Amino acid sequence: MTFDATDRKILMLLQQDSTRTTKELSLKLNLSVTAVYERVKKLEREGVVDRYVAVLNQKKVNRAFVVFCHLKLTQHAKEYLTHFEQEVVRLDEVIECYHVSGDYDYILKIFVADMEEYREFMVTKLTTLKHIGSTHSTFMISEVKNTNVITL
Amino acid sequence: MTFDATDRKILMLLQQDSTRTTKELSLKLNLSVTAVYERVKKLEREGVVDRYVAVLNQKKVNRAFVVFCHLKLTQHAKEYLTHFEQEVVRLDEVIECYHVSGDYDYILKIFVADMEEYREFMVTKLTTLKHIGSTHSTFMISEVKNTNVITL
DNA sequence: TCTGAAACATGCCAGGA
DNA sequence: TCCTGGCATGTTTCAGA
Repeated sequence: MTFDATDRKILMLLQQDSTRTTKELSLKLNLSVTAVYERVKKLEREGVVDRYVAVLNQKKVNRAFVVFCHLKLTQHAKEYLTHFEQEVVRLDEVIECYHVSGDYDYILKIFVADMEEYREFMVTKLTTLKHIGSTHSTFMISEVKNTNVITL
Repeated sequence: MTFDATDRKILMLLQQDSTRTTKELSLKLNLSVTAVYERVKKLEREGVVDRYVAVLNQKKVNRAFVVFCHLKLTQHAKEYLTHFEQEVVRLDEVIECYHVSGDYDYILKIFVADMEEYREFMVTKLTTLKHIGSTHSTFMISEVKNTNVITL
């Protein structure tokens, strides 16, 4: 799929702030409201824009303790992978989970309130899953960059 | 900061889909439009809702090759850290960067088109930064879970 | 794919319980 | 904190180029 300069600008602007109105975009782009409207609808229809979401402030909702958990399974039969994946998606604390190459099988990004809550999560939720070989937790010290915008 | 059940529901619904109108929310919550409107505005004013954004489909914009890069600096003097952090935020391919505990100093999440583009990124951008000790790249095989919603 | 206009829905504010 | 009502604004559709 290919985009012209106008589409790229629209996508940049909406990735930064999706509350911008069609009118606002039309002014920035020197186009009519309808022209912008139809481009945006097209991008939505084609699935280039997947969804619009509200991003919460992690501190304000008390989930600023971020942990990266590298995890290995005991075996790699397909049923083991599938079972683990089915279970892990159901854990609310797990914001992201990727099957990856290398020494570990999965990388998880976990949001909790503090170390105590993380301990609780590990003991009562994560390590109760079947076929978990080993885990290695890496704690976030500070967030250097965390954006949702993909520059086109 | 503490939230009642209504606030939590509003935050859940807007995290999933921020195009929901106040009217739509009011129906789901059995409240008047204005009551919902004022709660949402309060959550925005207090900074609980940080921002509203468009989420793009990585495949459709040709950035579905995801790499986690674990990175160590040669030294840990404050000026070295600061310099690295200032530079890394300017790299468009780096979507997230965290200063972390453990064997490595930083974990980066990188979006590119393919391996070739990743190689190009490493050679011409990342490893040209000063004070980089070592890097270790982990490639995403599949995305098991990737959500923005924080369950309250 | 664009412009301009008209119809419709929602956002947003006032006044009050 | 909630409600009802109303005006301003933006969204959406349509005709025409």
